[in-house]
Amino acid sequence: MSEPRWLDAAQQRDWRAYVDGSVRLTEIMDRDLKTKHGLSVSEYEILVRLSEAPERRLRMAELAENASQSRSRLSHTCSRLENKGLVKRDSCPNDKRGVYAHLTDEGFAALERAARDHVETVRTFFIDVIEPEDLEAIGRAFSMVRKRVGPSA
Amino acid sequence: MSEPRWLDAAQQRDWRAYVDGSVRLTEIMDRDLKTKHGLSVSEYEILVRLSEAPERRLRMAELAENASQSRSRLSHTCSRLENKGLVKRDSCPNDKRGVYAHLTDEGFAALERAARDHVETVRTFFIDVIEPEDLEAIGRAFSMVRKRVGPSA
DNA sequence: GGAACGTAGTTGAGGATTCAACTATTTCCG
DNA sequence: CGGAAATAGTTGAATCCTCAACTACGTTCC
Repeated sequence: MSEPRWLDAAQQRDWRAYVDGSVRLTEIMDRDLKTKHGLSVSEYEILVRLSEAPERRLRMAELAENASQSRSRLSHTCSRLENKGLVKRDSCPNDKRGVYAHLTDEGFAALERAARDHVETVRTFFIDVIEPEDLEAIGRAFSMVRKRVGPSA
Repeated sequence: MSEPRWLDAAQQRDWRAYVDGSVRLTEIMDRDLKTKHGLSVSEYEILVRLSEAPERRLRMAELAENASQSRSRLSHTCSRLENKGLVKRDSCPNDKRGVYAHLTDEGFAALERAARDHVETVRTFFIDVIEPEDLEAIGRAFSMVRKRVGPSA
């Protein structure tokens, strides 16, 4: 086995800054949403995607893909959201295997409330501390990562 | 309650690219380490920090801070690592409340093996797909985030 | 038609993480 | 000194996530 291509000092510094920063950032996002609105980030993501879909509904598989979650995880999380009354599932007429998840009115209202606080947090800990051109670089970079990783949650 | 300062289109695009890309990236890292070496990313991080510490040992609190984990989580994870024989804990002479976690030889060997594959994955899905100047931007940006978030895991 | 294979989604068990409570020790300060 | 408050670390219960089955339906193709 040949010697691996180790990172140089600068690459290591930047990679670690990213890992460290992002872990702590998501932790804050999570705690913030959870204490103020009783939602985890993954639940929030699901509500967001549904709210943007036509008729506020999506097939489970598509929702899983959009929210970057495994289907299993989505099933579990959807069950919880359904118990809270924020989402409702019903079967799909065309494809009898299929299930539509759709946002309830209550779910939409909960999302609207949560989003107001969430965007403030995103600004405070992310957008507002980053130079605009660095933010663009992040967008570019993670789009490439996203592309490289490929589909399949 | 006043209208929140919503993100503009570009900010939203970049923020979402980051969230999406980073979620999928960590998922890959995790699966990769777990299938090839039976380690989760958080376990790996712990081994890394210990390996870099003087005498390959750290107090639990400091290790938690370095690895961006809560103390509770670190306790649990350390117990697992101890069962695997990769880490050993023993009490601190100066401060009787304190505990030192230190890397065993076996732990160091496991880390060396894992690191070879891990760096390859980091390159494949992150470093190598990002323009060098964008990588620097990421380093800058997340250092600021890190600073803004402050200490305490 | 129907066998083989692929896709949609759920479920349960086992693991990992969070949160709050708890013990033990140290520090602070009147 | 001595009691209040802070710090270090662990634990257990509840929650959440992952993984590997599993059911059910659709598609292909002979």
